[in-house]
Amino acid sequence: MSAAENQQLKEVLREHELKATTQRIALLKLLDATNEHFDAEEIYLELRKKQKNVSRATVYRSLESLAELDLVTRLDFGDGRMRFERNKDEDEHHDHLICEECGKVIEFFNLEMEAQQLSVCEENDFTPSTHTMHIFGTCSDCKKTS
Amino acid sequence: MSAAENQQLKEVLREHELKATTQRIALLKLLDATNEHFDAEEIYLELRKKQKNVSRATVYRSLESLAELDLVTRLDFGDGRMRFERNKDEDEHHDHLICEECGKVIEFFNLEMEAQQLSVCEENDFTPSTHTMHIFGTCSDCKKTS
DNA sequence: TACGCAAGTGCAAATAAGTCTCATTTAGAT
DNA sequence: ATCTAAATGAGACTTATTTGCACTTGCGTA
Ligand SMILES: [Mn+2]
Ligand SMILES: [Mn+2]
Ligand SMILES: [Zn+2]
Ligand SMILES: [Zn+2]
Repeated sequence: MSAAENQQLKEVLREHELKATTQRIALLKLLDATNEHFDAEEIYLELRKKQKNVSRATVYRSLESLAELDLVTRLDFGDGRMRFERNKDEDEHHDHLICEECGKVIEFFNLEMEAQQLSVCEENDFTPSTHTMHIFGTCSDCKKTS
Repeated sequence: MSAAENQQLKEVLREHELKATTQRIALLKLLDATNEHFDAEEIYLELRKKQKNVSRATVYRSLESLAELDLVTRLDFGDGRMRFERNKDEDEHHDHLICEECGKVIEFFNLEMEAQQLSVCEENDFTPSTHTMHIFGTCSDCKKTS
């Protein structure tokens, strides 16, 4: 299974004209396997834990390449470091609710909101490429606690 | 007029229990007078230009205090530095379109979008405090050019 | 399968935004 | 005019990310 998965990831990389290095494969595998929104340092430490040879520089460089090719998405939750999530091609674009107390991230998709975005862009003769829709606040768990 | 304006800004600061220092007054005056979305360094340089005595540390510290009191809003356009705009109390909350080519910022407010945000929060039993709704893309001017 | 070399990597030094320490100044109360 | 807590300036420090460069390694080719 790991062999097959590796092979599949190699192909993904090659399709996008990136050399299928062990580091990139390990990184993609990690992001594929999680629902977290990791930052670069967390990714670096996770890969290290698994006896992988990687440097921070390579983590940053790989994430940049992968983001350019839309294989991962770069997220900015406003806390001073970028986070990353894999773009699993099956699923759609989504936005985020972020709990300011515990850091939990809830994903959502709201068609009406997306439609309104397009209409705002039209009104302003603006051609959108991406957007950021992050709602910060307190999640249900943290509400109970406080 | 500058005297009257100074006096008014002093009162604003005192109402919020902040000492009305020359630095804070100058900073507020600067933000009041512009529609730009300046970052800390730009604010620092602008104040310096006007022969004001300010340090970067004070700019950062003042912006922090003012943001806490909702006199200014801190904006993160995802380019690695925070930007700030004055909360002119007359006007409402607004969101932003950001041109990735020329940096132009267009402000907008869409009631339906705001309503959808609340409904998403309700669905997830999430209590919102703030949000980020930034649409990146190409403005009409830059479309013509390219 | 062996070879060649551009692409990729590791390390450490360099940036860059923002924060902090501490000695000095100042707003505003008395 | 005096006093003191709050604010400031200068520069050292922190943290996330980038970069230069010598050293690998993937992978197309012979
Ligand atoms: Mn997500
Ligand atoms: Mn604005
Ligand atoms: Zn929470
Ligand atoms: Zn533009």
